[in-house]
Amino acid sequence: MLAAARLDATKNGAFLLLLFHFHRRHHDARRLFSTAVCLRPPPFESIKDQALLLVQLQGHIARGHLSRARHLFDQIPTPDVRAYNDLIRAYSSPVAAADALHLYRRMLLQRVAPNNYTFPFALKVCSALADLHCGRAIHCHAIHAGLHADLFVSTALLDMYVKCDFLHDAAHIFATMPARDLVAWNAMLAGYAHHAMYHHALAHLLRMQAQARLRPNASTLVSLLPLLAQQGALDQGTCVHAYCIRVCLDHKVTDGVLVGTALLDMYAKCGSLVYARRVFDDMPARNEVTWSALISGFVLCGRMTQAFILFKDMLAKGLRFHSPASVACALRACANLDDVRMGEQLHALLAKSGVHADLTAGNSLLSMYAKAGLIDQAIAFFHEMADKNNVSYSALVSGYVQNGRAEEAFLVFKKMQACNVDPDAATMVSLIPACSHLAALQHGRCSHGSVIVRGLASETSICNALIDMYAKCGRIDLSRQVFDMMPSWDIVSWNTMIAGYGIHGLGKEATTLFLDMNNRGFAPDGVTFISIISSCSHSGLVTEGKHWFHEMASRYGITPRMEHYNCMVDLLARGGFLDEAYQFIQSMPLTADVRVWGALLAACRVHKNIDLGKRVSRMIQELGPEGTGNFVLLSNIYSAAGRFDEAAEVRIIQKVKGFKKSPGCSWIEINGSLHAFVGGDQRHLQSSEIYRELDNILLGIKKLGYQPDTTFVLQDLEEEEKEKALIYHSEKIAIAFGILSLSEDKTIFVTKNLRVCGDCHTVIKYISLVKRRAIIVRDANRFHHFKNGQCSCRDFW
DNA sequence: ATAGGGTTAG
Repeated sequence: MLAAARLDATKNGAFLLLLFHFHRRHHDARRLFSTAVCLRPPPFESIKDQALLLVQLQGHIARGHLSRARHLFDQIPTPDVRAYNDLIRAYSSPVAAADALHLYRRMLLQRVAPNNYTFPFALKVCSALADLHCGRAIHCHAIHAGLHADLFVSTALLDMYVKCDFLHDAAHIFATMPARDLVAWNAMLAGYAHHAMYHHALAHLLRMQAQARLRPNASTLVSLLPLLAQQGALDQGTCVHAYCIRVCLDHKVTDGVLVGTALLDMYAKCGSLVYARRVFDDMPARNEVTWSALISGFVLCGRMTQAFILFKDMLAKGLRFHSPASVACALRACANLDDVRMGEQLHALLAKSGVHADLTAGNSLLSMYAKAGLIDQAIAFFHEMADKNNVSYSALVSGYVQNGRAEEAFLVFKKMQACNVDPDAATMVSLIPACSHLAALQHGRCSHGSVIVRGLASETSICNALIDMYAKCGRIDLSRQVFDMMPSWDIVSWNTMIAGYGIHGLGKEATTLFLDMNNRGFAPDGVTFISIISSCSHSGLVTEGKHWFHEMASRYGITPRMEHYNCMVDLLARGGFLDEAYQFIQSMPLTADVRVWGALLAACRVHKNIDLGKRVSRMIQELGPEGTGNFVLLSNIYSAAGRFDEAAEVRIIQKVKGFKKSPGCSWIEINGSLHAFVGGDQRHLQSSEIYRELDNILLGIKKLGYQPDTTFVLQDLEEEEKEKALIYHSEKIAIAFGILSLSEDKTIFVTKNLRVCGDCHTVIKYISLVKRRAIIVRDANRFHHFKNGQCSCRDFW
């Protein structure tokens, strides 16, 4: 009979099913039922059996065929609550979240009442979308249905409020829940942890164990550890690690990877890379996230070489970056490693895998190009980006500044505001250095005002940028004011303030501040010593500089890097101790690089020590005079010695190798607008007036005994021609313009991108005397204050 | 669990 039934299943299946049912032959009924599932079209038309459709629906969902499931669902004439629940549940992944909510709405329209299974799934969707509006509506429905106190429903509500950042409501639900399981406790903890509410989180954790007698599981710790990492709570983190080992939390592989990754991230963020590495090595399994976390840790601690090795190891193991977050990690590593080629490969990967549109990864990419000096590529990418946010704009602003195009940074900032994108602290921290570069005090003051209005004026990083800005705009007094008013300092604050004194030639003040720093228990770092030694160097405090160099290693345990040797050579050479500087270089434990030799070469040029200059230039030629500066110096030395053929030769090599000399340029800010000049510039609207003024001045000071020092002219010209080339150096033009534009009591403040030459230095001294004006010139190196024919510097450089 | 932009020195 069964065989006959099976043969005939398509026609009389419904009849037979009922027959089996009445004869209590459940087994046969079920077998027939399952055969029927495979048949198409659905044979039980006479019954219109929804149960059968439901089974098919579940089959499609289980196999992940969502579109087939949807198709089937739409054929059900009156889907019941179970059908809705099944499909909503299937849709509850973030990708299909919108469909799920749509279905939930349709369910209500069809007057199908949601039940205790519906609400948690629908709420999960709201959590994923952080859709508070929908979440609240569903909360009302749950209350209406009398289900809001159900354990699963209320836990889902709690989670929804947490994910929507409505912690207050979440806490209220938690407090009024009739019963709470570990999931609920964990959800609440995640909320506290996510909002960096350290004390709340810890109290909650203790209550969970004491009152509810619940023991932390993997997801408890996965919430807790990032909080400890952020707080730098290494000791508590270590306790958590011990707990993990005690309760064998790594037994389940998935838990092991999650907890292990969180642990190693905690160690790395607390600066304990050895332990981070040990956790990593002991993990039974690792994934993309684990590797990203470790690489980020090394990058964070500035251990670039090891970060690079890890990066290569990961790729060699066949692992690749896929998720936007880990691509962002990898790109950040590339930016810090200066590995543009790897960055470009990741760019290609992004474009191929469709992660391209991800804002986070896109912003990292933008910043990577900017940091690598490929500003044009950064700009191009910025324009390609489908959506941009304030991070994208900030990255571009800082990209322009880092690549010496500060004026354009202001344009981007303007455009950003025109597009109604709100600048935040990081944007302002990117923008303020643009004012520092340009020495544009008015712009800087505006930015300061803007920062105050935005309520950001007491943020440490903002204040640091302001200190630097005022120092570089010639107002070291305002720098100190900002410094004194800060609520708290970090190492950058101290370093910036010390360096500020340095460029103003205030070595004594720099030293005093350094001692203050020590007294207040701030440990100096490598940068502090670069600042302090170079401030000694600018103030001619050779003995003090040497003293701090020795203290650095012996007392503070900081191993000198190439930068420190560079500073020392500069200190000695500037002070005129050329031979000592030469010996110092030869006694260095590191092989001196081009920059170190360059510092000595610059001193040879100024002190006109041609013999040593020749020896040093030979060294530089062997090393390859990287960058433009040393080519210029080298050729200047030859020029000064009257060996113009060799000077020209150096220039030719420079040109062939593609190093362009950046033209000397000076600028001055008058009433908030910048006026820039290059040597011999006649493009300014008031050009003829400016040159008339300048010629008058020069005529006057020649009567007082000024003689042009033509050794500062680089080309092989006749004396008269040389004089002309000198006369029209850009700083002289800018000063003449300043005299014309500013009333007599105002200080003239000119900024130059290169160093001021010796001849200009002399001329400016005379001008300050004849015109009775205070003149400040900021060049590539430091400040020169001119008054009554004197300069604050001992010598011109 | 990893997660985007920013401040200092040369």
